Amino acid sequence: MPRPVSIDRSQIIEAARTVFLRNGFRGKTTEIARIAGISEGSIFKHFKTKSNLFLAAMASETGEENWSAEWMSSVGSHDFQSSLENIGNKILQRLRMIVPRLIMASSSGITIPKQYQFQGCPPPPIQHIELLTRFFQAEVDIGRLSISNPQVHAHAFIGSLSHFAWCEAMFDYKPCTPTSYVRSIVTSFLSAHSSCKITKSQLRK
Amino acid sequence: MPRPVSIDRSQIIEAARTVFLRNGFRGKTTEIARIAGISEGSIFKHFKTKSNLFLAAMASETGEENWSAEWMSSVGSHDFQSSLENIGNKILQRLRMIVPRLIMASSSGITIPKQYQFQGCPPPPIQHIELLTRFFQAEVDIGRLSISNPQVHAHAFIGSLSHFAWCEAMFDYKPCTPTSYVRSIVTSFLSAHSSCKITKSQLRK
Amino acid sequence: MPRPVSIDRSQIIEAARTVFLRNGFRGKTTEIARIAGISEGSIFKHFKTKSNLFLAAMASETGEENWSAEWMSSVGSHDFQSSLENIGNKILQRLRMIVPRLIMASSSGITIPKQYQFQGCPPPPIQHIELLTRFFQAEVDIGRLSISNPQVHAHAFIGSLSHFAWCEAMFDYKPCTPTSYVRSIVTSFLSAHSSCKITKSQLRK
Amino acid sequence: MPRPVSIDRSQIIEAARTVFLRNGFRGKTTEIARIAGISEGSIFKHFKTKSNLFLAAMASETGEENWSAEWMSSVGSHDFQSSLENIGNKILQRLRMIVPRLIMASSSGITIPKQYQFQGCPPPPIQHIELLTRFFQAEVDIGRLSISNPQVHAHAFIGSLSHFAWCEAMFDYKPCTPTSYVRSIVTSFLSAHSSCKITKSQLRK
DNA sequence: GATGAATGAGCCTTCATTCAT
DNA sequence: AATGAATGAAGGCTCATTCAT
Repeated sequence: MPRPVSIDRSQIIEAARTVFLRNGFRGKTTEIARIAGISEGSIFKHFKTKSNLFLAAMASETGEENWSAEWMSSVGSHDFQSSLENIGNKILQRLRMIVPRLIMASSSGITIPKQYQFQGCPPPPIQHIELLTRFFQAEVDIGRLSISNPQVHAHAFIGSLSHFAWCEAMFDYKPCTPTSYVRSIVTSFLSAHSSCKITKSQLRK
Repeated sequence: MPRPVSIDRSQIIEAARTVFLRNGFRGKTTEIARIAGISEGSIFKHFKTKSNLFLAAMASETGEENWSAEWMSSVGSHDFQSSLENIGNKILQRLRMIVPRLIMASSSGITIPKQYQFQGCPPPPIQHIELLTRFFQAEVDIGRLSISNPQVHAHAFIGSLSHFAWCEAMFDYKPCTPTSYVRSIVTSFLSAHSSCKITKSQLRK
Repeated sequence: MPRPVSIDRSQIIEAARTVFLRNGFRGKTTEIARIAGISEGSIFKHFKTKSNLFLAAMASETGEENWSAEWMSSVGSHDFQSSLENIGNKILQRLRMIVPRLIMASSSGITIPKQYQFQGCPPPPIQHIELLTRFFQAEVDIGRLSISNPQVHAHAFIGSLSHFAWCEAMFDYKPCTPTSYVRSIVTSFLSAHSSCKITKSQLRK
Repeated sequence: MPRPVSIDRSQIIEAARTVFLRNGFRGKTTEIARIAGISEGSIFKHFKTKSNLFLAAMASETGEENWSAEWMSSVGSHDFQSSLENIGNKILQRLRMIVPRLIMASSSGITIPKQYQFQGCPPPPIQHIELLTRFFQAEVDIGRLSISNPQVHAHAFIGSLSHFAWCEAMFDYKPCTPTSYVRSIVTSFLSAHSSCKITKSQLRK
């Protein structure tokens, strides 16, 4: 009857995240162990190698699974502006968490094995673009949006959001609050591409 | 009379860039030397430490000095669309070069000494935002653009461009060519905010 | 519960001493490790740098603490010759151990931090001179010794001893056994400076 | 007709001495070159290796050749005290120059090739001992000195002198001027071993 | 001959990983 | 299971030595 497990992975991952986001892949396992309050050896009981730990720490539990259904169900909804704002806020919130990790992962110099590479899916930002493209297309199809190339505009839209997260992470630079940022770009976007009168009138507010 | 100089810094920097952009700060000096076709010791004759080399390799010769004047002189120009496209292309071209380096530098885990931190200026992307904000403001002032918060829209505009460079660097993902990408977002932007008839008519083309 | 400690500093220091006394500061840590029968990394777990190890290996646990009291208590003792011989033997024994280390330390080229520099005391040979000076002075005071400048004669006396250790260490040169060497110089010294009849008569033996 | 030699060995050796006596064998050839005011390459034109330069710099042009004759000719001279003082001063003067070099050489960690090892002679201090032993023996033979073991007393005598040089070199410690130091030990020595009335009477002064 | 740029072998030191309890 | 002592491979950096002029 062996001693019961008293260390759980999440506390290691949490500590690893702290260290890796601060020092990059060069962060030391000793420090991770110290912050996690466990011994160095224990880390390697849970993660065979430092790379594994790094990947686990930088990976993000995918939370976009049901976004697709949710967004598509809002296609054609009464209030276009707020449904798109809602989407934008969701994405931005997520990007602010993910972007720093992606930056670290991409620059760690470790070769990311296939199984870790977003589990066969495209990486979150690309996934977001694809989801949004489908949403845009749907709105185009019902005649509420007029854009020739939904994918490009989705890319640009996500880009604005991603850049917010990026500048925040890298330069600690924020032009305004996340929410008002999202409102601005949604307003701008709809103003350019929405054929919906309601939106136009909303703009006057 | 002594053996003439046969190594110049740029060939070292070039090799360092190759290695660092591939492997991050973990890239080995031996490999840099091999790629540069020189001995390892020579690297350290030119750069006291690996960190110094890294910073030199990731630093970007600023090329934005005279953008300000150029852009401001185009304020109110006949063809709004193309002048903004021109600006967008300039920025994107630059970002595609800079973004990978910024990512590497920010995540290297080395403490960047003040003198290297963009020589007291804000980092390029932020600088771009500021320049563009002024351009937007000028166009607002002459009544060709109608936006409430130029800074936020500049951020979003640069964001779209930056994201293009970012996805290209990190995921090798491109929705289209850089030029047509710029055209799309400029068109979209003007369509939303330009009060200029000419632009509208151009859109029909 | 963790792997028990199996390396102790003294075995490292011993090995370091062997190597450093043979090769000076240039002695390699790899060799020290090999001789100590441990891994090179372990050395640096115990001594942050090679310099630290060197200083620890060349430093000598001071053993002169209570010499002062001991010697002073023998002032005026019945047998002057043997009490001075006793002192001489003690010093010589110690010098034979210390001199080689002092030589190495002084010529290592490393800057010896204050805390290592004999802990604020003068270095052993100087300390010996001072102790002996006081002893001589005391014997002068009770009228058994007639010397004008005790410090100079202490210096010369220690010098004879130190030279024995020095020639032994550097040239492997010994004129006789340490004990008979001490006897000779003590006899000579007393013969010159002792006003005690008993000593004179001892000389005839 | 090649360009005439414009660098002479002595300026290199002088610079090397400065550096080696300060930093030990670790002293850098670059610094020696700088101090000598020549290029690094030139050093190696004159001395095949650093070790060779070191040995040349630490070697001492032997100057004892004719000491033997000189001393022996003073055997039995009118003023024993001053003739021995003269000898002592000569030796001390020489030791003060030699001892630091011997220390450095012995601790450099380089294996000194036979040809450099004092050209087959014993090292200077030992040589001094031998010379002095013969002098003492001669004085014993003519009945002016009464010592049982001249070699041991020569050793002790040289030891006192050597220690003066040693403490000066290593600790910058001097009990008095070299001259008065010599006088003291000579006086002490003669007082112990001289059977010459004149000397005794000199003591009273 | 003199120069100093270029070299590269070698060493100290770090730190991920293993191991004995 | 958990610990942290021990390991050793690997890398940054130095500096004696060579080389092209």
